[in-house]
Amino acid sequence: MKLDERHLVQLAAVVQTGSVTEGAALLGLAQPAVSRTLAMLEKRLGEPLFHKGRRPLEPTALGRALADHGQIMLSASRKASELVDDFRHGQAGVVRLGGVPFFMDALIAGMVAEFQQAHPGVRVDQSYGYLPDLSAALLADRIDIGVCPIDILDEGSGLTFQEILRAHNVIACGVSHPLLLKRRIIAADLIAYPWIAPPPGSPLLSDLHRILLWLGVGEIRVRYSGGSPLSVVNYMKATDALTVLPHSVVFALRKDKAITALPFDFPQPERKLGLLRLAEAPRAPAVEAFAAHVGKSFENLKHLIKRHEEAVVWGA
Amino acid sequence: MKLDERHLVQLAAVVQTGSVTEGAALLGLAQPAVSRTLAMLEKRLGEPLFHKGRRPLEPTALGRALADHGQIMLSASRKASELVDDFRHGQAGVVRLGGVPFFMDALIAGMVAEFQQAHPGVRVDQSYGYLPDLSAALLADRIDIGVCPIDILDEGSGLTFQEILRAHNVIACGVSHPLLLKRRIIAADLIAYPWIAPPPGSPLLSDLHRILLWLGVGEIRVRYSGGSPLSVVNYMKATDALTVLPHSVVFALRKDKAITALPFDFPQPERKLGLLRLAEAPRAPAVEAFAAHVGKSFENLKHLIKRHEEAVVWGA
DNA sequence: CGAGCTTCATAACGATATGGTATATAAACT
DNA sequence: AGTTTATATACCATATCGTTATGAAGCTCG
Repeated sequence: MKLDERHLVQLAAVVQTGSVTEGAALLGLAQPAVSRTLAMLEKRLGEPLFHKGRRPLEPTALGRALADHGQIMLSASRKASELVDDFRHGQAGVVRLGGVPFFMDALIAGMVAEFQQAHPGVRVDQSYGYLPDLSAALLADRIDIGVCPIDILDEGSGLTFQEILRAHNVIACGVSHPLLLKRRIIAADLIAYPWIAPPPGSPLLSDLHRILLWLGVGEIRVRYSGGSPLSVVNYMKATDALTVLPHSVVFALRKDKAITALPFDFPQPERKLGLLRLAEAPRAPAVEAFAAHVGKSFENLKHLIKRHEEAVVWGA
Repeated sequence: MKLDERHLVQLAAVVQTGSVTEGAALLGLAQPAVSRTLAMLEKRLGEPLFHKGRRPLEPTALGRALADHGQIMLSASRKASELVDDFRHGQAGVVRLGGVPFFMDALIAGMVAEFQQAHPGVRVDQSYGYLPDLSAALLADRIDIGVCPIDILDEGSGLTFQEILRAHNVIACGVSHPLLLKRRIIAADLIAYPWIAPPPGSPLLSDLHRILLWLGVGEIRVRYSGGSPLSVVNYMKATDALTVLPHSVVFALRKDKAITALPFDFPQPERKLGLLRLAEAPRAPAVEAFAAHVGKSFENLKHLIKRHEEAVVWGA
């Protein structure tokens, strides 16, 4: 005999509260509705659910047993409602994040931690990739947000871009690098030291090539490549190697006093760091909230970044 | 946001089977009904529950999470259905049994055990009492069945009586009692031995008084009283004490070879053993089934009891 | 890559169930 | 007994359900 789930929930509420009126109130229903449900249930079952004529309403064995199952449904229903509410406030769900390694590690990871203090129910799945991977992943619905620098976004790509920061690269080095002591750095100084090559496919690699072109120098000595961001930092700490990094990364790592940037200016690419997202997708609130958080965090950092830029890069 | 329990169950079925069609079949619904439910849920939530345009239907994070809760409800619902079915077949529930001690212990307890082999889900709550207690308990709905001997049932008491056995008392004694060796027992023999008094208020006590009246003897020596049935049996085993017992009790205990009955005939009360029940009560199937089982068991025993009666009491 | 099959979405409609308000009835309290 | 509270009933409006019919979208296989 199949029973309507809702009926069992109503029964559970009545048994729990010990009264039809209170049970109805608990569910936000009127008393007659619940009363009728019980009457109908008893009629269908052919068995009484309550001992009649006792005011402290007393369920029969069957009534109590069925109410137990109803109670399970009731609590599942309550949890489901909470889940939906949480989800709608971005308090539950998953944010699938993809991005270029240095930004993700130096800046985004910390922001994820901050974000989750306010949204503890949200899980973040992080993955790495450069623009082509990220846009493919977005279109295939493998990630919700791509964090990457971008030159120009094609119209009709189905993606939207939310700018976060103007890209600004620097020549990074360990904090005890000899060149930091020089009054004025010239191209020849730069090629005198070993270099760390940015990962193949990364914007930083093409940026590096453009810088070398601008400097008019030929080849540099690449002594290390392929390491993840933390490897690169640790390598720089221990050597006099140089590499190209986004300034914001150096900024984010300033507290560690492990790496810094050379006070050396060069033409910057017309590029912006930002969040890449699907244009026409239903956006989960958690994703919205995360994007908003990242945007706000960068907004708050903007003047600090600017000050650091001036202090470090131009030695102000 | 409150969600209809049934909708979540449908969602769970779809997620579980991986298809709207199969999910609908699982619940015995038509595919469009479920399809519409899902569409309505998504509209209400403002969030998709499934990633569109993938054939192995893939739920979103929210869809999966809600389906989990729905799954809980679904299984609770299934269990509730089973419970009801069991209950209707007398396979679940409680039988609250009250009765006079000797019958309950010697005969009914064994029948409860038999009954539960076929109805393992039924619990039996046993209590003791004599007719006044039992009818009060029945009317107050503290028990479902009273097992007791009864002379005449008042009309209008609201109770019904189902006869099981004609009452037949015997003088019980240990199997090695000296009187068993005598050819013919007379009144003087009976008062020569110590007696066990039946419990105050019991029919057996008034039966005993009537027997003494009939015998024309005055007082007997009461040496023991107040014991439960097992005490009485053990006492008789170890002494030459006599007492009045229903023959059926002696019959039920015949296998133990501890007690038996004296071949001594006396007038029997016009009384029947049977099941006392509320006349106008909705009867739980388990109670019905138990009453039927007891009736059948006694029916099966009837000829054995008769044979035993003839063999023991009249020494046939 | 297109034909064919399966599965899902939508529409329309009748039947039913549900929930509300108003009210009658029954139980409990004092 | 009278008052108060709780439960049952009556009736109406509406949401939902389940059905059939039909169109659209994916998957499969040659």
